[in-house]
Amino acid sequence: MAKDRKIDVVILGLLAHEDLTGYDIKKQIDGAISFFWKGSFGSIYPALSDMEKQGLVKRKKADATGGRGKIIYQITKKGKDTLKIWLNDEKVTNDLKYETLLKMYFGGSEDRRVTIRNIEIFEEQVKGNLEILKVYKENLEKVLDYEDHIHFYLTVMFGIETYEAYLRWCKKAKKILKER
Amino acid sequence: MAKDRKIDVVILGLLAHEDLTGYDIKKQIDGAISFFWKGSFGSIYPALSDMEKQGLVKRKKADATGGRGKIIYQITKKGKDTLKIWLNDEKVTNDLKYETLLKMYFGGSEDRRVTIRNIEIFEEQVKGNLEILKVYKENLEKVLDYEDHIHFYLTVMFGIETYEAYLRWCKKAKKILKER
DNA sequence: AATGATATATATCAAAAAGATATATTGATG
DNA sequence: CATCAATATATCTTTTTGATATATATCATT
Repeated sequence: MAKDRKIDVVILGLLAHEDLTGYDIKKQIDGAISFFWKGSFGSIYPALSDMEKQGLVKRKKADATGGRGKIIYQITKKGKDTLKIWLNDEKVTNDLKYETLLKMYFGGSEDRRVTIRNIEIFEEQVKGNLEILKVYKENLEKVLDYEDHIHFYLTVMFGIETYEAYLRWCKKAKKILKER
Repeated sequence: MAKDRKIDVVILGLLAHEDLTGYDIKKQIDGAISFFWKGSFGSIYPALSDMEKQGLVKRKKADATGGRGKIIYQITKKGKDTLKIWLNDEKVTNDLKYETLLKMYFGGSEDRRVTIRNIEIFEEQVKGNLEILKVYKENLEKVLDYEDHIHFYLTVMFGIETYEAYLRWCKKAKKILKER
């Protein structure tokens, strides 16, 4: 059984779909799920070693290609069971830390231009992410029967909905700050 | 100078407004800023001790009232300077970890009712938070000249905008999942 | 063929933060 | 006056981050 380590279920969830190296796992975290999750190498590699000992994952024969001594991991039966328990558990924690908002709450910079600039930086990041999500959405909708992709589609829709809300807020906030 | 510890600027930002105990700081984090920030006692108390040594905060004479040996902290000149540097710095990190979305991405439960139930739990939490924010908003708007409260008003608007987006998503997601 | 830049890949460490628990006091309620 | 909830500090373990070290593979350019 996995401990209270969130990275474990992230790894198991990704491995349930395909075999991956630690590096691959990091790429996936920084990719399609980056707008609602994050994780570092410093948590991934120790978790993989530990989960191997626990029998939640196992090593596949290494390929000849790729970088230094590639280790491809595979989920085990025990790992699948652990993942299933977590998926069926109602308990979740949704954490967020928005430094942009924290600075805003503390009154922003004394120089209002700096405060507005910070909103603009946030706005640009959001716009960039939103474009990527819209491409995902279009591709998913091209597949007429997206039954297989429905859960991915729903997370993409979540991202689009929230990012559009952020952009509306940026516009309003800039307007209010500039009017004064 | 504060290290790379984010809790430091949270504490300094709160103390810049009023003198507080460690417990008060925790209450504030769990209150008005909880929808975009979080922090635990395990980070607050050690940070306060350390920041006192660094001269960023200092102890006020303890009151007779309150719980066990109350320690009221006050921000120092050095603390205010540190806060100002952070507020003027463009660099920010905006992190989030949505376990609700993570479960969704991994296909949710095999039992679709559990998946829908998880969305409903999320929806209820959001609705509760949204109500609180709307009360904040109304009170802020009653003050005709909210110049003094403009930054707080903007964070409240951010919360309302995003929570309404979440609720729209919950509605859509439930509809899509129920149709299949 | 050599060079150098970039991507792939694992590993580890210190610092930061979360989450849990222990301890003790005050104030309200029945 | 007993007891329960809220107030309050402190500390410990576990988890995570963020940074750095190491090494190979791949690709474009010279």
